[in-house]
Parts: sequence; structure tokens; C-alpha cells
Amino acid sequence: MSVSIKDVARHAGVSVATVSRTLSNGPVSGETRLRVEEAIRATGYRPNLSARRLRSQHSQTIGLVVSDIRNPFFTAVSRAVEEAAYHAGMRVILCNTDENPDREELYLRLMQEERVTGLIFAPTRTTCEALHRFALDFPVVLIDRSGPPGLHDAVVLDNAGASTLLVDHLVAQGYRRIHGLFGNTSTTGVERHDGYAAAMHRHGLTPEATFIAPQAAAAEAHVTALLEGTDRPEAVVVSNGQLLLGATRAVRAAGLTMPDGLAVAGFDNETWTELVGPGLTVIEQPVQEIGATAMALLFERLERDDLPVRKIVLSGRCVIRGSTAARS
Amino acid sequence: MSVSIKDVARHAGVSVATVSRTLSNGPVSGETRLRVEEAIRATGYRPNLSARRLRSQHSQTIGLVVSDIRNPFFTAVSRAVEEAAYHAGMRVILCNTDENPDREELYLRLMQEERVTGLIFAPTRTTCEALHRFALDFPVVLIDRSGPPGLHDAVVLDNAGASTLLVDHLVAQGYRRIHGLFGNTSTTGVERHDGYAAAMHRHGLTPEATFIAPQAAAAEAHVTALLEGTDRPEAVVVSNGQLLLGATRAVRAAGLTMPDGLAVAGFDNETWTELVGPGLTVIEQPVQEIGATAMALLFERLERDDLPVRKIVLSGRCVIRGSTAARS
DNA sequence: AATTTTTGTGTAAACGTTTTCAATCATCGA
DNA sequence: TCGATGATTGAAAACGTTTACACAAAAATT
Repeated sequence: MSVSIKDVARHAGVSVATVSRTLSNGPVSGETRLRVEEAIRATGYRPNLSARRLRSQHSQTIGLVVSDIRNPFFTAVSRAVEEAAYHAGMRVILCNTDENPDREELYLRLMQEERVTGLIFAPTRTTCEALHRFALDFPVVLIDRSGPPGLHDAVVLDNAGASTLLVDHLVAQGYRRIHGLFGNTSTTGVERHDGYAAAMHRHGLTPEATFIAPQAAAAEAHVTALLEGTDRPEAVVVSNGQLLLGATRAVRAAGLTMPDGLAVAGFDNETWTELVGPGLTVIEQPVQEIGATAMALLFERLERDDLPVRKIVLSGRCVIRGSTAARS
Repeated sequence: MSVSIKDVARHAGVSVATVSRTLSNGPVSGETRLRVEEAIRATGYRPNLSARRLRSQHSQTIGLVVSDIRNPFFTAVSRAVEEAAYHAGMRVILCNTDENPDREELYLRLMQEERVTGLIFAPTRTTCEALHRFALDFPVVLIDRSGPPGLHDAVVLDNAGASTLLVDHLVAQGYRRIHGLFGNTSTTGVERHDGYAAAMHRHGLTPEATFIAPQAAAAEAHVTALLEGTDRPEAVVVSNGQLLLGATRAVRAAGLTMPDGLAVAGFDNETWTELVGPGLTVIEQPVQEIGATAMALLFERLERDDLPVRKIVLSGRCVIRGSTAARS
């Protein structure tokens, strides 16, 4: 079949050990090294990674399990992760769970079977709570969502703080009746809601929030209903890019403009938020840093197993645009 | 270390062969099967995929090498690929090349070392032409870009046809001076240019095209220059989503609106094209089909090595929106 | 010159599976 | 009752590496 280290050894007239040592820059004389390299070239040899991994017990692989890579947040994070892995000579296995706990479980098992070096994981609330029941024998770093404290390292946004930024801004612009729309599958949605509710209370306003499925269609339906209802809110805060998309569509479909018809603010500074209508006010997440930091945490823990569990909380930046212009 | 098939065998009082057979639904009596399954549960055994792959000589892995997963076209294709792989019990290794031939070469080598079952690849022009020099011992299906005919299976868009649709539409709407902007790294850009130029000639118009780096910033700079120039075009056709983004930004930055200031049409029906200004007229690619078809071709070739080389050409759909409204 | 150390190399034993082959045992048809 | 058949099982040989160990030759130290 395919050419193995044995063929190279035969071709170069040395033992397989010598070939292996040449490959790993071990102790070999200059002369034999040349002969081996020539033999490698002549035979077109390529190391077999399965064999290497089996013998060395190092997979040099990190797992990345997210809900949907099409979500620009995860796309960006994944690029940062891959970049870090690339520089560390590692590979990345990427899995999409669609926020489905069954698929999450399946992929966690896969990670074990692959004997991954470590895992970066954005779990649903369900799996997050049950995570301790999986006996995972590799380090895990949670991103975007965080579990019960003290179990796994995590890199998350200061969700409550970010919500506060949005509410404070809206209030400063003169809005009072501010509705909230939050995703119902992740802890992120909950935290953003809590920050929103707390900020509203602090301003002496009544929060009116709904948790919905984190898909554009759900948000569009809900905002449409709000707009058609008897007491239409003045502004809406939505907890991620998909919901923001749905809200935008609903406003357009109702023939309204922002912010007169409805002021809109949300999370995730996706490319299009700058271009639509007067521009959307959003929280920009430090996506690149989130991915890079997660990898850094992972590598540190691989070095030292006895580190305390760390949770890194990064702040979002409020990008103010026309969709929340001062209320007239 | 980690628990192996031997531990399970000992625990169940059977041989490793029997455990292996249980795992692969081989011939084992109901009673022993139960004992083995119980032992698996008790020991928390997980098969080691490296060992399995080494022994069985099947990696059950397909490689997916694209320029940048952040490009929504590739994001969507990758989901389709992963979906198909998932149903076939395979995993996917994803690599981003950033249109860099060196990285492409590196990853092609990696694919060999992983002994992938097959590869789905969107190569740059450079690598596409040199692809025959890599002695790859697995089937390759090209997507989005196609190489010299007769070498590898491919799934591509009818690029020339799609460009024709756009030009015909613009001409029908009353535009004459139509500039073209095309990416300079892939064969796709070339084909879209050729379709554009041919259509222009057929209408008795002079094509004026430029090839630029496939990044938003490049398009923005170029369109800005066009708008500031002495003889501003009436319309512009751009060859992918990134360029479309740049063109949109340039029009906005110049304080113009579409289509009065400049009519814009392009490729890739990304979410935001529907929302920006009057909506952008675009070619929608059958992204899901492209990914699924690529996988289908791959599986067919794995079954039968002697199939003729096939190139599947799919048609794009022209989504007409306000950015190309009839010229007044 | 007689040692010790260093350097380079080969042999062979893992790593955790799958699979071939042979062996055992019960069942069955005559 | 007896050989034949079929169903289960185990022993052992791969798969392609890395690496511990041994050993020779060369270099360095007495």
C-alpha cells in the first residue's frame, strides 16, 4: 500500500529507528541524515499520523465544539483558535451542535475517542449543568457560556455589564419603554437578561423581557407582534446577532424606520450592522481575544494541572449608531 | 493510563477479539454480548480512534480546505459537507488557507499524513495548476474553482452564465456604462469576468474591468476612486460578497444612494444584502447543493475508481432588488 | 596505554485495535 | 449413533510508528 518508514529504511540502508530519529531531529550523523532525506524524497514517504499518535500517545489535536459555525461570532472565534493551534503545531476538529444536547453528548464522546489534547466548548445550558458527569480526561475551556463556578476554565463576555451599557445608553437618549429579547438556550441569554433587568430597575423602569429560540425567525415574529400590539415599546434590546437580524426584518416589514418606529440595540457587531438603515447600535465582542485567550488558558493548564480554575471576563465595547439616535 | 480493550476483556472474562466483535456487531452470543456491554459501562471504555484507524487503514476522515471559513459562501458549504459526513459516520478536518499557496501546500501534505479518505478543496489559481504534481493518493473534489479539465471532479457555479444574467438585467434596466470588479486569486474571478465581457460585447458595449485582491478594503478603495474620477460609471458588477461589501461602503462613504449614485450588482446572497439601502441585486449560489454534491461525487468515486472525471456546473439565481432599479 | 565518555546505530518491545485462522462445542440430518 | 454443519470463541499476527536498551566505535580523559 502506501510507503512506510520501513521502505525508507530499506532504501537508505539503515534501520527504522534511524529514520524515525532523522524525522524528529534526533541524534544522527550528518552523512546518514542526508542519505535518509534522499530516501524520503525518492520514496515519497509521508508519516502516518495515526501510527504516530498511537505510539506517542499525543494526538496533537484540539477539539472545538460550538453551536453553529455560521454564527459570525463562532466563525471569528474559530479562526483565532485555529491560528493558535497552527502555531503550536496542532490540529483542530470542529463540530456543530445546533444547540442540541444529544449532539453535544455525541461529540463529547467523539472527543474522548480522538484522545484530544484539550477541548474548547460552547455548551448549552443543559449540557453545561451536566458536564461534570462526563468523565473527560482532558482539559476543557468553556467559551461564551460559563458553567457552575469552579469546574472548568472559561472565557466569557461581561454580559450583564454589556446589557447595562445598552440600557444606560437608551435611557440617556430618552427612551423609557424598552423591551428585551433574549435567547433561551444558553447561559449567555440569561446573564444578558439579568443585566438588562437590573439596569432597568436602577433607572426606575419596568423591564419587560421575553426569552425565545435564538433564531432570526423567532425574533422577527415576536417583534412583529410587538409592533402590531396595543402598547408598542419605544425601543428593543436583543441578545445576539441572529435576533438582531430578525428584529431588523420585522421593523422593515412593518414599513417603519429606526429609531422613530422602534429604536434597536443589540449584541454582535456583524458586518451588516454598520450598513443597515442608520446603522445599528451594538455591543462589539472581542472575538479574536476570546479565541486566543481560550487557547492560552488551555495551554497553561496542559503545562500545569494544579492551577486554580480561572474564569476570564472580557468587556464588550458599545458601538453607537443611528438606530438609537436621541428620541425626538 | 486510559482504559483499553484489554481491560474490558479482562473485566468481562473474554478475549479482546470478542470485545472487538461486540463493538462492531460481529458474531457474539447474546449472553457474552451483555457481559461485554456491562464491562464497557463499568470500565468507562472508549475506543481509541488512532489505533482503530491504524489497524483498519480507514481514517473515516474527509478533508475540507478552503480559503477562509469566515466567507459566508464557505461557511454554508462547510455545514453541508459536515452534515453529509456526519450521516456517513465520518469526520471533517477543516483548514483555512487565506488564498496562500504555501499554506495550501502545507495542508495538502497534512491531508496525506492524515490519510484522509477524500478531499474537498477550493484551490487558488496557482495551486490549481500545480495540483497534478502532488501525488495524492485519495480522491479530490474541487469546489468553487475548477482546474484544467479532466483531472479532478469538480462542483462549480456557472460563473459566466451568472455574470451574463447580471449584465443582461442591468442593460434591460437602462444602464450602459457598467464597470466590472473581479477577484484576482481564483479561477472564479476570471470566469465571471469573461462572462461579463462577453455579455457586454453582445450588447455592443465596452467592458471596463479590473482585477483586484478579493478583500473588501480593495473594492472600497477602487470604487471610491471610480466615484471620484472624471467619468463615473453608471453601474458596477462585483464578483463576490467581500467585494460587494467594499463597494457598498464606498457608495455610502461618498454620500450617494443606490441606484441613482451608482447601481450595484454582485455575487453571493448574504443576509445583509437584503437589508442594506434598497436591497442589493445579487446572484444567489446554491451553497447547500454545492457542498452536498461535492460529497456525493466523493462517495461515488470512492465506490468506483474508474468513473470518468465529472464537472458539475450549477446555475445561480438572480435575486433582483432595488440597487438596480430602472435608470431614470 | 588504559580508562571513561560520547556518539551513532540497531534490535525489539510497545501503543490499542482488527482480523485471520484454528479450535471447541452444540445441533442436526441420516 | 456418527459425521457434518454452524455458531462462538481465543491466540496471535498485523497496522506504522516511537523509544528503551544494548552495543560498537570513536573521542576524550586519565
